[in-house]
Amino acid sequence: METPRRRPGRPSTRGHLGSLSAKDPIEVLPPTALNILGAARRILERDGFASLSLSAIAEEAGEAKASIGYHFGNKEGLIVALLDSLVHEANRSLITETHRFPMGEQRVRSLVEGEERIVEDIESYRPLLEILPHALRDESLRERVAELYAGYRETVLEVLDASTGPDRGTLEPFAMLMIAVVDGLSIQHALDPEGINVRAATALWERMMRAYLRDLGIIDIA
Amino acid sequence: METPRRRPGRPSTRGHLGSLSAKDPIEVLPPTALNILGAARRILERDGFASLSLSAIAEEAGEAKASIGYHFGNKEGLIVALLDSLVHEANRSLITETHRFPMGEQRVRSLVEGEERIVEDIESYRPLLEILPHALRDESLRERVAELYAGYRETVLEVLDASTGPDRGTLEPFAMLMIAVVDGLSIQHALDPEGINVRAATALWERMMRAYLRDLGIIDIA
DNA sequence: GTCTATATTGGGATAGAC
DNA sequence: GTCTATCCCAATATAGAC
Repeated sequence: METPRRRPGRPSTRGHLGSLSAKDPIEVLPPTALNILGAARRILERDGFASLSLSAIAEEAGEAKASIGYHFGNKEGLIVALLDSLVHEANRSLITETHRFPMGEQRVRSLVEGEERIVEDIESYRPLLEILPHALRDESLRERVAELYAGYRETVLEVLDASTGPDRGTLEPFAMLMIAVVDGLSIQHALDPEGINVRAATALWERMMRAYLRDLGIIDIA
Repeated sequence: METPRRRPGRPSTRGHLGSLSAKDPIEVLPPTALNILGAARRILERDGFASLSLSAIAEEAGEAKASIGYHFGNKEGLIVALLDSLVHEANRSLITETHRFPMGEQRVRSLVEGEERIVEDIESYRPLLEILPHALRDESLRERVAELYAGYRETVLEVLDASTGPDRGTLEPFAMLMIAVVDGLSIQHALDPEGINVRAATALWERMMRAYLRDLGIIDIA
């Protein structure tokens, strides 16, 4: 526990991935490590964090258990790499999605649509929710997830064209709310997929959100 | 695993705890069981779900490990009882808090204040967050947490005096948002307690919320 | 009802052959 | 780099004395 082997190791080459982080620290791994990481990810999605044992990962990957230790040092090393890959992909997908349209109404629209999609697709939210309690107890993991959320908020600001400029200060709390609504509604939807109408809630949020942005003069009066 | 002992057992005497559930299914337990449950709860808050082992609980409670099996059948039985106690207390505290004031502006105010307090007090949110992923994978636990959230939304509706009446349908999505904002902001606050200004976000939410309720004529124009 | 003691399983880590 | 085999430990469950 004190001195993990850490032969190839993960030198933790993350930058502040605010908008477009250049190098993804995942794809440069050797094939076996990638295979193991993919297997771990599938198990996390399918069976949860508690089922993420080295034996289960090795079986899912079709690799030897000892190979995990070789490539990632120990289990914590594997989890860090797994979280990094989740974080990287989550941020990248949000950015590419919202940047498909030019600045303005269309981007706002795609932001809301992305929000609705995430809330209704429980599976996309599950891996992060699984790892969240564990991440809150580990300083290094917590920072990584915190950076992910900072990236989310940054993307919201970019969509609103407030990444730089005087509106940034007033819109930062708005970005926090925007993300909070996604998380909170995802939880309620996951708890009771049939019983509650999340669509009505996201529609109401869009209405409240547009009223606020209109007051500020951020978006045109539709 | 197939046939747990389940001698005293938990006959699962829950009702739909919408507003005021009459009997709390916790206090009727024998002293040793209560002691074990309290110890389990402390461990969950302090060390997380992963540390919730029978050995740790027995030590924390000063009881024998085997007594847990006797009173709760097996670990799942203990977790169900623990979750029930958490659910019961969470709902009761929200209700008593919001009902300290007469209907109207003061209750809305106490609702918002309660919201702020929960978001800023990470510890109060942690037990539920710890158990949530596990609950989503277990039908019986999931239903219990879903009932808790339904109770939360019901209380919001009561505060707005819309529990019965024509406004209920339109305000149900609002109640969902109200709860979602608490959960979502709690997560962001827990991830980065120093770096982000949750107070500004809750203040913005109050502003947006009041504007919406004013539009509907639910609250007076302040 | 509560205890001690133990059976049994599964987890993480690693030595050492190839 | 990858494998097999093994070590050590912690966890749950339960038998049986009191």
